[in-house]
Amino acid sequence: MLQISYIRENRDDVIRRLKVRNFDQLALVDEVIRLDEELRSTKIQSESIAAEGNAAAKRIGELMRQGQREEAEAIKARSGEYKDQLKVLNEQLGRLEDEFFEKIVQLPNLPYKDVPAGKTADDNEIVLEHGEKPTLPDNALPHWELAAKYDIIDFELGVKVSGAGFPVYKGKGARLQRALINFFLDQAAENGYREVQVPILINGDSGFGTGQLPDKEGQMYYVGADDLYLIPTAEVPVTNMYRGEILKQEDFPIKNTAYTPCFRREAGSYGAHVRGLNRLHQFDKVELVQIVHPDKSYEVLEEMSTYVQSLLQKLKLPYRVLRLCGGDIGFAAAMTYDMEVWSGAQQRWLEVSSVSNFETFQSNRLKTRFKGEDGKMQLAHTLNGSALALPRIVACILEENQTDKGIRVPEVLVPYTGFDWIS
RNA sequence: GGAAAGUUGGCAGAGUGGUCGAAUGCGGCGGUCUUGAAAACCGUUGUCUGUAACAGGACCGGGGGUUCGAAUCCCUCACUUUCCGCCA
Repeated sequence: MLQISYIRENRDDVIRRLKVRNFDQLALVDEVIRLDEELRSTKIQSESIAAEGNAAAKRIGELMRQGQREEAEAIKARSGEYKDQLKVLNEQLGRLEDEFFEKIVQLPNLPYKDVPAGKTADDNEIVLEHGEKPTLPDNALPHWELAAKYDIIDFELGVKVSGAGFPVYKGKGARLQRALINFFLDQAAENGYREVQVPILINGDSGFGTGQLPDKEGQMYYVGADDLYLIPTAEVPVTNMYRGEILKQEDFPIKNTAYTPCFRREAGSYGAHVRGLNRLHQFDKVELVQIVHPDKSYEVLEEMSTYVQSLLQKLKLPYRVLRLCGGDIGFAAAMTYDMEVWSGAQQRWLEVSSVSNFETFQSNRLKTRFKGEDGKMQLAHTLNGSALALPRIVACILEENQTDKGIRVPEVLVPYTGFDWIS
């Protein structure tokens, strides 16, 4: 959520930057500003009446104590008016607040200055490409066929148990998953992240705090009986640990990492590109979350990007880094890097990580603050990134490392898998 | 699932209708003392909103009600804890 004080004082900048993300809704911004003004003037009215009412009540108390009942009764008789007036005003105020809130949550975050303009994923800026795309033999198989060939991932079995998009990993497939999770967690720990295990069902307040609610409600699985949501990413529970917290500057940077399964309904995203592991309803991911001083957040974003790349390098996967354009960037993010890994058999790039700086967009909802140098409360900056999402990594590992003899396990994983070939 | 008790400031914990934004303790910050530190002592210490600055307003789990006036009374919801049952 954007800060109203900023919108109020920087209307033109807000409009200009929203345009960078193709959010060309001048009317909405002006509506927010108008509602804010109306809200505040109504509030002033309401408060001045409340002040009179409070003073009268106080006076009655004093008179009663002095035993001057008659005078007290006289004031009491008049006090009823305040109540009636206040009731009317406060009802109006409540409506205005609802309306204001409903509008302001529709505004996405303002893109950072480095975010390129653009409409679609095609306009994303390629920051760098790393590694050679291997030339696979003509008979190279896509990962879903390799999965079947070596009997390590069973999509049909998952359909029986749950439905499409819930694969069953078997034998070395399951072991490979576990190896990757442990590898990612160990790497994160080495880089100063504290490992946490968090709930994978979250309440509505948490969903709101990180920006999934109210707008992306349909993306999450909802457990109605208990009014909880299955997490679409560990970002939600991990970041929400700091909801309402007042932090100390010395605490920064706060670095947490968590492995969790992630659940996404992916309603309406069926098509040619969702085969195999490309898009699932349930998948595993190791997530990084940092809460930092506002002055440091872009430095930290670069650091996180570099760290994620180091994982891909260790796995020897060819990848590229994109700086998402305004049109492709997420609702809550100010700037995002996507890391994509080359799928040799599918001849396409697969997104395996997304690293974002949310600046104060989340912390304003979360009320995650700290006392600054000047002693004033400030909103912290939040960042997060996948490090990494497993399925597409598995897909690329299988595809890139296929040989006649089987699939060679990347060297760094061998200590974790306990085997170096899947055959 | 059944029963009971709770939810107050960073924490602990008083407060049952008016002077309570809230005692007290701990913690934090500043100071005295000290070569330095600890202890002791003194002072200070919530958030949001609002103003040029004062003033003013809101907040004692959420929402609603009673009242001139609510942390305090009533209703309702949520959550927490304990006991019983069940159970990885």
